[in-house]
Parts: sequence; structure tokens; C-alpha cells
Amino acid sequence: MTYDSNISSIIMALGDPTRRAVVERLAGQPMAVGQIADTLPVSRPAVSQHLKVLGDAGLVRATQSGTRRIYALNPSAIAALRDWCDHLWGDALSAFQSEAARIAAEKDTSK
Amino acid sequence: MTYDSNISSIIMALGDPTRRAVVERLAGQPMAVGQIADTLPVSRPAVSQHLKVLGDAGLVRATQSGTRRIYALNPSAIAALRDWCDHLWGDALSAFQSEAARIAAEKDTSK
DNA sequence: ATATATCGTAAGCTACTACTTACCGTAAGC
DNA sequence: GCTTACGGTAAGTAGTAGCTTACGATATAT
Repeated sequence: MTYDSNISSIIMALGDPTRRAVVERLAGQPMAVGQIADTLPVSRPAVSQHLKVLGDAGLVRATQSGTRRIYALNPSAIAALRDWCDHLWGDALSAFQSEAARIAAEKDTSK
Repeated sequence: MTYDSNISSIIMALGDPTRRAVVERLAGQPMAVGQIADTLPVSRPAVSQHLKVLGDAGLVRATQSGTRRIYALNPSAIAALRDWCDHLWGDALSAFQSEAARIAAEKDTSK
């Protein structure tokens, strides 16, 4: 069972190293497509395609500024990812504790 | 720039839906390979291959129990992912604020 | 010792992903 | 008007990721 329907596309989008690099640059400051491409070892169309995937996942949003499109990170998407982590973290901890309790009980009955 | 060298493999590992399903099952409770495969629409060898990727990323750890290998989630890997989110979140927020300040200043000078 | 259960690995195939080049649309500047 | 800057999209390709089947290895049980 998944905890969210959106989180899937978010994590899948972040799975690609180039897209993660784009996201980390946009976390520093909003940038135009060409600016992003200049700092990456891929072509500008490649960046556009990655931005489309990131946009569909809700991770980035664009604002038109003349002929340029300024892309910015969407904080709520990062928040969704963090929520997913927290959920997983909580489940893992309780599972860890109940597992420890089970082992302790097992050791007790074996005495 | 990446914030961590390990976080890359962690996010890439979680990028695959099947692996994410495995992780979410292991978050509920530690399980053997066959048990995991029974609840997924893929073969057992496929699960083994996924577990190898997850293991290399430090997301899961196995303990031998007879002929069975019990896999459990490694909470610290989830913690690393959450730390990455927090870092990104912080950067995005400060960028958002400085961007808002820049726009405000721009609007001020245009008066 | 033989059989059974459980799992990892190798080999091979299919499908998809990320990339490139080429093209087209749109907005600003001369 | 024409030109230039910027970026989205289409088409095509090489690489790889994920899957299956087949096989081998190890540990328990009879």
C-alpha cells in the first residue's frame, strides 16, 4: 500500500541524477532553462524534457518572463516527500520495536 | 552539488515502484524473500535483484535464519533521506524568501 | 545420505529512458 | 517589417533497467 498517489511520481522524478541536479540548482534560486543547461553536461532540450517530468510531478513551476521561463522549486512537493519519509520512519521504528519485543519474549520462553 | 554521496543511491533505489513496494512492506515488518515475492506481481528472483540494489544503497539489511534470509529496513537510510529533504526544504524556503524580497525591492524602485 | 526448502546468480530478452539534432513557435529589439 | 533570443516539441538512437527462466549453492529435515 502506498501512502500517497503523488509521492510516486515525485520519487520517480527524483530518481534520475540529472533531474536531481536540476532540483538542487532550483533549490538555490529560480533559474531560466538556459541557465540550468549551462551548468549541466546535457543539452538544453534535455533539460526541457526533464523540467516537463518535474513539472508533471509537481516539483517545479514556471513563470513566464519575456521569452524566458523561470523555473522554481515547489516547496509543497518537498514537504510531501518529507511526509512520506516520516511515515516510513514511524513504521520502521515501530516494526523494529515490536521485533525486539518478539525476540525478547522468545528468549524468555526458551529459558 | 549534492549534499551527500549516499543519498544518490538511496533515491535512485527508491525510484523504482517495485522497490518502493518492497521497502514499504519491510517498513511494516521484517520479511523473508519468498514472503515479499508472494505479495508482489513479480517473481522471486526479481525480488532478490531488487533487494540487492536496496542493500547496496544501505536501505535494507539481511539476517540469516536457517535457509531463509530475513530482510529488514535500515532506519538510518530513511533518516538520511529525510535529512536530504530537510536540506532541500531549507534551501528552497530561503530562496523563496530572497526572491520575494527581490521582487518587493524591484517594485519599490519602480515607484 | 537423500530429499526439501529457500535463496542468490547467470543468461537472455523486451521495453523504456535519457540523450541528441532538427525544427517551430513566440516574445523582445533593431 | 526583420532579426535575434529563448525554449518547447518531434523524431530517432544507444544504452540500460527490470523481468523471466534455468541453474547452483546452502541449510534443515527425514
